[in-house]
Amino acid sequence: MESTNENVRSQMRKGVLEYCILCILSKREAYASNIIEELKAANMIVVEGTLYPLLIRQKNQGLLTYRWEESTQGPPRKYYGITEKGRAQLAEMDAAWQEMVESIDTLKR
Amino acid sequence: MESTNENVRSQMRKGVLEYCILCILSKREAYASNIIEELKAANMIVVEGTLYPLLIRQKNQGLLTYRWEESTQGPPRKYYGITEKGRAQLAEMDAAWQEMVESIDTLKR
DNA sequence: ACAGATACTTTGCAATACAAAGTACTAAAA
DNA sequence: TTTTAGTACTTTGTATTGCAAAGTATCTGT
Repeated sequence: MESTNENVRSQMRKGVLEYCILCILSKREAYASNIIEELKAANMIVVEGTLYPLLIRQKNQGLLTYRWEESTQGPPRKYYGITEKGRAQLAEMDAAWQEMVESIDTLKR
Repeated sequence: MESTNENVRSQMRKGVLEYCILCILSKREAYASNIIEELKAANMIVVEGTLYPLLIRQKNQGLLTYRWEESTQGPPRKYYGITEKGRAQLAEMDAAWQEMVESIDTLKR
């Protein structure tokens, strides 16, 4: 019976990960490994197979852009940055997140 | 292009709804309409087609039980209540929720 | 009997997170 | 030069979820 614990957290992450990505990229450009590190530092574990498709989705929606940059330590990296549209979406998600936190608060009462 | 607004909220609800149900039922027994009312009062809109399958899932997992009760205003109602296992799961989810709130806080910094 | 209200159920769909396997590029070792 | 290890990115298949919409069942009042 593998950790229902992790399963609970995994389910809760749904729909919030997009928000996390925008939060991170709103502060600075980053490539996938940077993002995974930052998420890990915030206790929000994510694996490559989750992150890459997510970045591509957000890029296709016009929320992100990217540029290639050479690396001295391996293949070139895709550095992602947030667009104006992405910032608008982030504002929307900030509001949605706040509302949800308040909803749970209300229910806990 | 229909309200991306609602879509954002809908995605964020994923995985949190189960938590909400357990919160509500940890305080008192309730049948579906009660639960929907309470969710609506907390600004967390949910429709029947979402709630019923969810209650059935949680019952099958042993987190909930139910009993039929006659009504003076229509067909009998299924009153759901939380089980011991459900309370354990709720505690797990409380922790997971707290962690996620902290994670987002960290990322916002 | 029938109509309307209430309550519960089922079906089909789109979106998500993940594991796992695969592709591509670079630098250092053999 | 060829091979190996490391890094980075991509793709595929699966299970779970939330939802709209349509369907079934029960009760009450006319």
